Order: sequence, then C-alpha cells, then structure tokens
Amino acid sequence: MAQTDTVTRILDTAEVLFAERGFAETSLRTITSKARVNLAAVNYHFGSKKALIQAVFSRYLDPFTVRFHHALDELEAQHAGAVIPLEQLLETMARTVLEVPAEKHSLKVFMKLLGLAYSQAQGHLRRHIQEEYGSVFTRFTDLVRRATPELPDAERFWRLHFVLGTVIFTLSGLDALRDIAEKDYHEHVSVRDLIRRLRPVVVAAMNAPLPPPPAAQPAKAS
Amino acid sequence: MAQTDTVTRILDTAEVLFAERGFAETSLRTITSKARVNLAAVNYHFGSKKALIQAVFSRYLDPFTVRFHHALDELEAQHAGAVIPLEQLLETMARTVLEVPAEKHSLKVFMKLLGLAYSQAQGHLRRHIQEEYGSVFTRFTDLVRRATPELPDAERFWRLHFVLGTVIFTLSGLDALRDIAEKDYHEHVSVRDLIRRLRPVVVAAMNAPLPPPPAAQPAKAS
DNA sequence: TCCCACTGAAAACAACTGTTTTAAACATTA
DNA sequence: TAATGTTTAAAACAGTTGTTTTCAGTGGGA
Repeated sequence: MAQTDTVTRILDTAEVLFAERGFAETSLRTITSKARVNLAAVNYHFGSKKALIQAVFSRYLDPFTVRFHHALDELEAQHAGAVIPLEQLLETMARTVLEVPAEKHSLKVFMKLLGLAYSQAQGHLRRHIQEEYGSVFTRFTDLVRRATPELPDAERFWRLHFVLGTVIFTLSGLDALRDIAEKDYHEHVSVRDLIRRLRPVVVAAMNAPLPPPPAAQPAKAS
Repeated sequence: MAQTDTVTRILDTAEVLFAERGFAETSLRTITSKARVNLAAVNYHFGSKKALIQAVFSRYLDPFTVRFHHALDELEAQHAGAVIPLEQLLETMARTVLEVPAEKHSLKVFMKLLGLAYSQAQGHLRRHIQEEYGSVFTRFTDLVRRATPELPDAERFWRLHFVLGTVIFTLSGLDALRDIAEKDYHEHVSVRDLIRRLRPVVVAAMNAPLPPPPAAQPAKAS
C-alpha cells in the first residue's frame, strides 16, 4: 500500500499538471511538491522524467486497448463476418473512449494528453505510443476499410486523420471553448453533449463526396 | 539595412525552430547561434522571449488580416448584400491562408505555429492573438451565419471549431502524417493536395444533419 | 565632426532544470 | 531477528535557461 500510494500519487498529480501546462513546462519539483512526495521518488520508481511521461500514458492506454479489443471482438461476433457499418465502428470507439477514464480519471485530461502527444512529442513519446499501441489502431482502420470500400485507401487515411483532428482538438481545448460557448449561447455543454454533436459531423465527413482529381495545374496551361 | 537584417534573421530562424520544437524547447542561444547574431540582440530588439514569440506571429497574422479583410470586401461587393454561399467563404479563407506565407515563408511553418498557439500557449499568446486578431474572425463567422441560416447558433459555433480542429491538426502535424502516407500509399502529398482533399470534407461537415435532441437521460428513467 | 543607433564578443547574473547521493527512518516479509 | 524494499530529508551535481551588463567597435546622418 505504501508503494502503490506514492506511485499513484505521482501519476495522479503528473497527469493533471502535464495536461494543464505541457511536459517541458512541468518540472519534477512541481509534481513532487504538489503530490507531497520526495523529489527522488520519481527517479526511484520511474527512472527518469521520460519514463514518467510514458507511464502516465500507459495508465490510460493499457486499459483502453484491452477494452477496445474486447468491444471489437463482440462487434465482429455479432456481424459474423459481415461488414460492420461505419456508424457502429465509430460508436464503439466513442463508447470505449468514454468508458476508460470514467472509472477514476478525467476524460478531459485524457484528451489533453492525447493532444499533447501529437503536438509536443519530439520523438520518444510518439514512438512509444506507435510501437506499443499501434496494433489496435491498425485493427480498427482495417475494419473501417471494409466499411467504406468506395473510398480510395489514401483518401480514407486522410479522412480518418481529419476526424481525429476534430475530436482531439475539440476535446483537448474543451475548457476554453466551453467558456466561450456558455457565455455566448448560455447553455451548458457536457462532454456527452459534444459527442452527440460530433457524431453526425464525423459521419458526414467520412461520407463526403470524393475531391476532384489533382487537375494538372503547372505552368503550361492547356 | 543593418538593423533590418538582424531582426529578420532572428525572426526567420526563430519561426522555424519554434515550429520544429515548440517554444519552451527552443532556447534563445539556439536561435541566436543558428542565426549568427548576438545573444543580446534578441532582448535588445524585442525585449523578451515572449515578445519574440508574439512578433513571429504578427509577421504572419498582420498581412493575413489585411488580405482577408480585402478579400471579404471584394466578396461582399460581388454579392451586393446577398448571402454569400458557404463554399465561397471557405474558398476565400483557404486562398488567403495559402497566399500569405507563399510570398516568403513556409505554409507548413505557419500551420505548425497555429497549432502550437492552441496547444502550448498557456495564456499570453492566446490572449495576444485573440485581442489583436479577433475582429477578423468575428467578421468571418458573421458571414458564415448568414450562409447557414438553418443552423442553430450553438451548433454552428461548434462545427466551425470542429473544422478548425481538422485543418490545424492535419496541417500542423503534416510532416509525420506525410511520412506515413507516402510509405503506405507511396504518393507525394503537397499542402495543396491536402486542401483539395479537405474541401469536400469540410463542406460536408458543416452541412451535416442536425444531431438528435439531448434526449433526457438522467437517473429516473421513464 | 559629433552623435547615435546598431552590432559584436564576453561575461556574469540568478534561477531553474533533471539527476544522483547520502543519510536516517519505516514497513513488510522471510 | 534479520533482511529487504520503500520513503523521507537534505544536499549537491552539472547543466541550461532568460536576462543584463560592460566594453569595444561600426556605420550613417546631423
């Protein structure tokens, strides 16, 4: 209990501070003093600051991948080899993302961390996430491919990242946006409200008409 | 010429380094040594590192706002009070974004900086941008409101930020995504390619069907 | 000619960073 | 009991950070 307590206290404090300020802007002394543990405890338990950062992510992503694999297993069993509709795939992902942090941590923090991983990670974090959790993403995209056979592979790749950008950007910047929205339209927006609004937009984005071909545009016009 | 040379050399170097590594991870010594200017020159010309960061943004955003206002002036004159279609509004914005950095700087750098401003800026940068350049955004959103009268105000607010997230996320993480895309689908993707792919997706997202009403869900079920 | 803004090199400043070490206590388990 | 792993305290480490200062030159405009 003693060990667990210190380790989780560090993780709980670190994830909040990381989400608020970013990785480089959060010092180990800030974390340890706010968590009321010894400065040396971080290097004792985790080895380094980089390892701490990765541990913070693993605490979210490990249970997420387990649950998501299970959810996809069920979904595939239900459809018995048939193609799973895109809406159900997105629905399953959304539900899993909502379930995991709901247990103890904050969804907002989880999304902020994901946003940071994309924008701030020089190398080690993005590499760590890709190597450790890339397989779930690959399984998901394979199912999406079968659900959208009319889309060229490259087009689907980009559109998945388009909607990924929408979700991460919106949910990671939620606090600031919510303040504006509540002041201007005085209606409270919960995360589940946002996901309700997100669903038709994401589906429409994935099903948008194909763009016109590149239309050879260089100097010599026809 | 002597003055201008040092100032622009600092700005040119700083914007690239900021875009590559972020603000906190880029030291003044790295900037000045790479720009082959004196370390003290930054504080001499700009006053502080924060002011340098704001100056980097102003060099992009000042000409952008000027051009965008002009483009909207023309657009409004063309339509003589009539409603401007959403596609043309988005088209105009995209064209302006493409024009500004094209002169001398890199569009990729510009987008990375925008992404950083959203994800990394604790306070001073976001406040600076909001206060300095908020009016153009307001004018644009007003025109969008008239172009999409069927959308409730709150819905339009969120959808605009959804697509903003798509664009910033995609274009600011362009390098990493491009590496994956080129390896998997071996086709080179230029920024203009991406914008061509972005257009139908953004339009479809804005025109998506309205989400179902909140559907009172609380504890006491019916 | 004098002046002033600019540039350069160098050093110092105080503050903060991640990390390591030493010491002494505490708990649990073998 | 003895041993082991955990926690704390405190200090020191070497390095980096933004900022300031000093001194010495440079150039062009009044």
